[in-house]
Amino acid sequence: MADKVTPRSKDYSQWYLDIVHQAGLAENSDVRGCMVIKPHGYAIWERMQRALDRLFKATGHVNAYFPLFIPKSFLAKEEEMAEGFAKECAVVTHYRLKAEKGRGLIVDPEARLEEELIVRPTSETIIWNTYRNWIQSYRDLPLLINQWANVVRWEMRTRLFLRTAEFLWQEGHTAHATQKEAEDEAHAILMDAYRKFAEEWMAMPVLTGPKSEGQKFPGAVYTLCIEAMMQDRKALQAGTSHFLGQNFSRAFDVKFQNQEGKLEYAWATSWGVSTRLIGGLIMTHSDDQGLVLPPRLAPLHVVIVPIFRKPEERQATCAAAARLAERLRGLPADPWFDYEPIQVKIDDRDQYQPGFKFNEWEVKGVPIRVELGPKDLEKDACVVARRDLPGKEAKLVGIPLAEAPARIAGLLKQIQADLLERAKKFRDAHSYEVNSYDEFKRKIEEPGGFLWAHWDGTRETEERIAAETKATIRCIPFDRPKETGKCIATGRPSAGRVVFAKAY
RNA sequence: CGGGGCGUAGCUCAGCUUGGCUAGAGCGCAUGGUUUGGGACCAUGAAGUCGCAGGUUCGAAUCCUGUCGCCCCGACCA
Repeated sequence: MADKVTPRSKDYSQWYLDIVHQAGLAENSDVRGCMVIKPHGYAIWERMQRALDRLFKATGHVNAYFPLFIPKSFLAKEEEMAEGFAKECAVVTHYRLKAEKGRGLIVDPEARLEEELIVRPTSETIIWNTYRNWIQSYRDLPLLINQWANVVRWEMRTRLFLRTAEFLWQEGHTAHATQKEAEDEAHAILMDAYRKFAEEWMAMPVLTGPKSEGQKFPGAVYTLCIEAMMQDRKALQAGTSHFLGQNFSRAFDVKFQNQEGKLEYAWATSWGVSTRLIGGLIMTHSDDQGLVLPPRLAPLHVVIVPIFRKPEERQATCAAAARLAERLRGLPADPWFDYEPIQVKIDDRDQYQPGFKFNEWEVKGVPIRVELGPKDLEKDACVVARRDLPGKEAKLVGIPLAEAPARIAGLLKQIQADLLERAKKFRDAHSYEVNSYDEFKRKIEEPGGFLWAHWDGTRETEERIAAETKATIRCIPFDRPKETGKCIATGRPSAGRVVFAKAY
C-alpha cells in the first residue's frame, strides 16, 4: 500500500499539501485563490477562535461587526495604507446583473455604482470612520473592539491556509486617550494574547518584538509580531499588533475632549491573527504519518477503536468502549480544557479493519488512540497510543481500565508540553549567531534557520541583504542580548542582533 | 505578472508523437460474501460533454489558435 503522505525529506511543499488533503482540512475551490475550509479544518479554527476570544474578553475587549465593503475614498484617506493595499484589492463596480438572451447573465451597464466599493483587505478605515461618531470625550475611551471577519487580498500566488485570496481572521481596533496607553495595548495583545496563545494552545514557540521599518504594516507607526519557525526552517509571521499612533484619527478626524477640555486626536492600535495559524500549526508539529495536533486545539482528543471478530466480541468491546468514553467525558471540569469535556469518539465501523482505522486517525492528528480488544478485556485493560510518538513501539499496553481516564487526561497535558518542548528544541537547534556576511550566505542556504546577526538599522541594507540572499529581518526580539557590534553587510555600527530568515 | 510544467472517472495516471472500432488502468465508491490486534480479499456494478471556446478534417482526447484553471520557480504579500 502506497503511503498517502509524501515524506518531508522528499518534497516539503507536497508534504504540506498532502497533510491538508489527507487530514481533510481544506481544499482549493473553483474560485481562484479561495479555499473551502472543510469541517475538520474549521473545527480547529473554532477551537482557536474560542481560546483567543476568551483572552480578548478577559482583557475588556468586546466583539462587533463592520461592513465587508469599504468606499474607495476611505481607503485613500490614509496614504501609506492606500499605497500598501492598492495592488491587491477586489473592487465592486456594479450592483446588478441582467439576463440577456443567448448571453446568459451580464453586468448591467446601467447599474454602475456612483462610488466604487472595495472588499475589505483590513478594516481600519471603515472602523475609524465610524469611531468619529463614537468618540467625543476622554470618557468614551478606551474603545476596545474586535471583529471576527473575512478579508480579501488579491494574491498572485496562493497556498492553502498560508496565503489565500480570502481568509478568516480577527482584527482588533482600539482607541485610546494617550500614546502610552495605546502602546501598552499593542504590547499587551502581543505578549499576553498572541504569544500566550501560540505557546500555550498551539505549542508553537515564537519570537516577539518589532518588525523593521521595511516590514511594518502600511499605516502603522510600528508593528510588533510573533514569529515562528516551521520544520523547513523558514519563518512564519504568525500574528501582528500595530501601534498606529494618530495616523487614522487624523485621517478620519477622530478627536476627543480631554479632561482640560482641549481637543486631541485619539491614539490607535490594530492587531490580527488569521487562518494562516492553521498552516503554522501543521508545519510546526506534523510528521510523515500525517497531522499532529496539540490537545488543546484538537477537535477530537481521544478515539477508541474496539477490536473484534465475532459478534459477541463486538458487543463486549463496544460496550467497554462506551463505558470508558463516558468516564472520560465525565472527568471533572478542568480550566486547562476550557472547562469542556474531553472529546471522545468510538470508531465501531465494521467495514474497516483496525489497522486502517489506526492510520486514518493518525493522519487526522487525534492526540490519543485507545485500542480495546478481547485480550485487553480479559485483563480489564486497554492499549493507549500517543499520536506524537507514532509506531507500535510507543504504545502503552496493559493500562488498567480503572486508571485509564486519569492517565489519558494526564497524557493529553504531557503531549501538549512535549510538543512545545520539541518545537523549541528544533528552533533553537536551527538558530545561529553569525558574524560575517560569508557565513550568513552559507548558513541561510544550508541548513537555513534563524540567523541572529548585526545590522546597521537601515532599510537599504535590509533590502540589499534580501535581494542577495532572500532572507529578511523577521523580528527585532524584545529579549535580545545587549550587545553592540558591526553590521554583517556594511560593517557600520549595530545596536544589537536582529533575526534574519527566509519566510513564508 | 514573467519563466517552466500540467489539465482524460471522486483521486493518481495511460492513450496524443504518427487523427480512425464502443476511451482504458489502479485506487476510491456501491452491492454480496469471506475477513478483522498496523492501510484485507474475491465477485459483480455504477461512474468520463477527454478543462472550456473556436478552427482544420469525411472523422479530433490526439493537429492549430485562443482562453480558463492548477502545480513549481521568480517579483509582491499575513
